[in-house]
Amino acid sequence: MSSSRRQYPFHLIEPKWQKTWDEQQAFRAFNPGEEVPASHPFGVRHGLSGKVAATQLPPKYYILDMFPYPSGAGLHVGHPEGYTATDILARYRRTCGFNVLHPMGWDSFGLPAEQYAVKTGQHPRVTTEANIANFTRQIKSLGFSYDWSRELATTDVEYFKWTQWIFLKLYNSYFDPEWKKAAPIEFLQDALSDNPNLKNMWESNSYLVNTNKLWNEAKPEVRDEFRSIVIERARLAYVSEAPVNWCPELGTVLANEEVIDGKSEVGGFPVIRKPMRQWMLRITAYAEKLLADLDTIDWSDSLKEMQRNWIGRSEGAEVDFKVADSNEMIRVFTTRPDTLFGATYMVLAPEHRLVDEIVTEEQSIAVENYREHTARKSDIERTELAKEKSGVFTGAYAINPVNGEQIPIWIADYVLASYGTGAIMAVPAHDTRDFEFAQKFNLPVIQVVQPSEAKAEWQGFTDDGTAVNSGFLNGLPTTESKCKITAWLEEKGLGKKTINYKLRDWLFSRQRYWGEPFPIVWKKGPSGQPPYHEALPESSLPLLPPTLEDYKPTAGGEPPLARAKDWMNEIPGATRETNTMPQWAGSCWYYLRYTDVKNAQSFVGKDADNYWMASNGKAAGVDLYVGGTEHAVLHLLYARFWHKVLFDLGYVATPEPFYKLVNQGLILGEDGQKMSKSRGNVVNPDDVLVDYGADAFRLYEMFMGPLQDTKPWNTKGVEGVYRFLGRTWRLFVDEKSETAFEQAEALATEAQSHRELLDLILLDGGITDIAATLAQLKALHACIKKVTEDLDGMRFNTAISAMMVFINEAMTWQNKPVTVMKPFLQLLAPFAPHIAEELWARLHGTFGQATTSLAYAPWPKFDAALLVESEIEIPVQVNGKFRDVIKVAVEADNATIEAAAKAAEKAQPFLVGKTIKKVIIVPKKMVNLIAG
RNA sequence: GCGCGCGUGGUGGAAUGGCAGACACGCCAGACUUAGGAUCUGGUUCCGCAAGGAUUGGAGGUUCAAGUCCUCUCGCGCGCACCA
Repeated sequence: MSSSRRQYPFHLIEPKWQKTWDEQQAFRAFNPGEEVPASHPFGVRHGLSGKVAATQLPPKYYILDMFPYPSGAGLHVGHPEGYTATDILARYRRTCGFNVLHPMGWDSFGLPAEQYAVKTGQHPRVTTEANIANFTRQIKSLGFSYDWSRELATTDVEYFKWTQWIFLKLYNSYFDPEWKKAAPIEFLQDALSDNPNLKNMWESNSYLVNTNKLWNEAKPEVRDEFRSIVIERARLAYVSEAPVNWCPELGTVLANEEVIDGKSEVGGFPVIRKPMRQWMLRITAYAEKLLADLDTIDWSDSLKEMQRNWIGRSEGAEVDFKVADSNEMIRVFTTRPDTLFGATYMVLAPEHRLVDEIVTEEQSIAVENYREHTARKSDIERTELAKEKSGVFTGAYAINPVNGEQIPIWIADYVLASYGTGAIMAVPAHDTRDFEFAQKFNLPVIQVVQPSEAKAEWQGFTDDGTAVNSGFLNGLPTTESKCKITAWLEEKGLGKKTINYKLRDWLFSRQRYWGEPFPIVWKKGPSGQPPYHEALPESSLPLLPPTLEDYKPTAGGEPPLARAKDWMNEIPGATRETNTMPQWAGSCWYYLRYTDVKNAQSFVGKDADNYWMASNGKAAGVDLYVGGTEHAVLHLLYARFWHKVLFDLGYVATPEPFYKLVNQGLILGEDGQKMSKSRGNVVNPDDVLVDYGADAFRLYEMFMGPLQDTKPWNTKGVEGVYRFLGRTWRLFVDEKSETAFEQAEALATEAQSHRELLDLILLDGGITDIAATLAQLKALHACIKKVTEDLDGMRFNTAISAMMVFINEAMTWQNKPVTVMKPFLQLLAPFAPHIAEELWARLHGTFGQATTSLAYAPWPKFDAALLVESEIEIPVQVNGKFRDVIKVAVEADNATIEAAAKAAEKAQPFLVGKTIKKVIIVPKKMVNLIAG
């Protein structure tokens, strides 16, 4: 392809306009309080110059891409899909008069750069900077209208300083159960002190008042311990010793969300459970809000569903079972308290703390073996063996509180320690898992629910029905019997209604070098006491990672930061935390920083936040966020969580960060397979750009199909839109001058400027300022209407098709009125901005008007009156089948239409010998003659 | 297994319940041409010379009218997966 003649000189046009935009800072977005230069096209459009207040600025539109991890491999064609869509909309909104914020940056902490450092010793920062430079070059070559003055990288010191600052806010906050929001930990500390001095702030809060009461009642010698336990259990960032997902291959722990089928999401390496001291974030405190607020935002149903599933709310009851011949109680969680009469045994998770207490002498060896066996099993093995149930009897019995019957207590790994209470009552008749287990171990099965269809099998019936064999519940439908039994349990003090979530707290520390260090130190406790952690003051930020020679974990399995002894022990009497934050930390709030990227006093200024993020009509936060589905539960849940904490603490103005979110679909290789290096089907944008240019590339990415769909790449398809741009070009320029240009270019010296060469190309003589014909105006206005509506609905493919229709028609015109051709360029501009700017400049050059900036020229409006036809075609059906088309005046009444339809030539053969019984007329749409 | 989404020409895809297949790729024919892998013109769902008939994964249903709405079914994709 590169050997054949170019359709038009995109290789000169594209760099020319990219340079012009850069020099003009054409896409600078202005914050309230900023100076707008009088010459800036945004200022010209809105009549603004000098320092502008928020009230003077036009309405904002914040349109955001998920920022990329700058990998060594560079951009692939999947990245620019979303970026092109957002760029088109950003450019469109600018012409509509919005103050558009459209930024780009880098999610630049991350494992690959660190792994490269381990191998080569090159500092990750060096690798990262080189990759960013390459990504920047590639992205800029596509002509996106980003405001590069707001570029940020999560690895910038000035950025991660504030990531660390937000961590301190999390550390120094707790979730107040009464206020139902995060609050400064000072309130809790105050309530846990002898002389509270913030009491007026919390005396109406029953949780804090109660905490204070407990403090006053506690014996003085236990007060210190009491205080630290209460506070550590409340902080939003806390330390846990629980078993974690340890990935030996990656040398780090992973969050639950990063583990898929027992393997690491990155690399697919085995993950094992291992108890370790880790930092956690209390995202579970926000489970309810994260769930409820999904209803307030405009995301796809499937994405919301994924978040709902991940949060996994389930309503049920906790029930206490007394252990026979013991004072112990076992608490279970069940969503089906109505089946309590059918509980024939009980199962504890192998890790349950009561196992040791209740196990009998005879069973102790079997139980111990089983526990060891499960502990050794990796998560993969646990999943793979899921089909076959296993377990061991403890020898102990529990008493069913409703009927006093003794039921055996088992342990089995199908009960998870980390969900609910880590114990269940087993109702094999109406739970698939319990049923399998009961079959295998010959445990009794008692029916307590009758399916509504009499013939249905009750064994293994898990739906709602009617209670049977259930004493005072008999005859009640499931919903009612749930209520009745729950009330009964509450009355007797044996249980209560409970809501459980699958969502677990977020494991927030990693044993890595290339991440944000925690602003935390550890201090020795008083003799005999364990070490305790302490936050560094905000004034100590940023906390930089130390310089290392070797980036591997230590031989003793300590994180790489532990190699820097001086750094670790820099503060007298304290040791630094050597874990770092996960990559998700930086991406949790970058969208906020974009709004005020240079602010040195605050992570984001109030004015900037109020202007860019505050509600704009219904919309709150980012107006449009586009990115891949791979972030459906990780980034998007974490970012919502941080945002809500910052909102609760009063640092941001909105409760949700992203009002509207769209997932772009995957682009597959030409073979219809997922693009991958190993398949050799990866398409590199650089190559496409050399052959067809950025405008064709952008156009093709959008023309392939709906943005949200998965679709295969097809280079032939690029040629199609490329030809369309060629036709557009030829419609505007003089052919002879183009030939002259080509000859001159072939002989051109290096010194000859591209601009000079391009100036050889002249505007086509057919473009004149004569009045447009009605047909020409119709073609234009139909195109304006379609493109405008499709842009509003993000239907880029059909918008492009409408422009193709226009060009195909315009090619038949002898005279091309400038009043028609100019607005067309405005429609084309968001999609193919370089060629549109070039032709726009030529039009203005020839017709002697001052060149206004295309990027800010007001979007053309369509005139509906022009689209009204005086005569319309109406399809005629006979008995529902299409037979002919009639032409009638648009204002024709039904009688006229009916007469014309009955006379329609091609309908006659189907009407012969029949009487017309009924005529259905849908005005302006169709006629249906019912004959028989 | 559960949840969500999708099935339309050789291909990517268009169609507020109202002429299925816009637009583009590919293919076929023609024009210009020393040449065409440039450009332009015409054709292109299938069967049929035609009139006409069939046709939106399959089977039913609602409706004057169904790709579109409902039920069942098959196939594909995505997500979750022992969460009690």
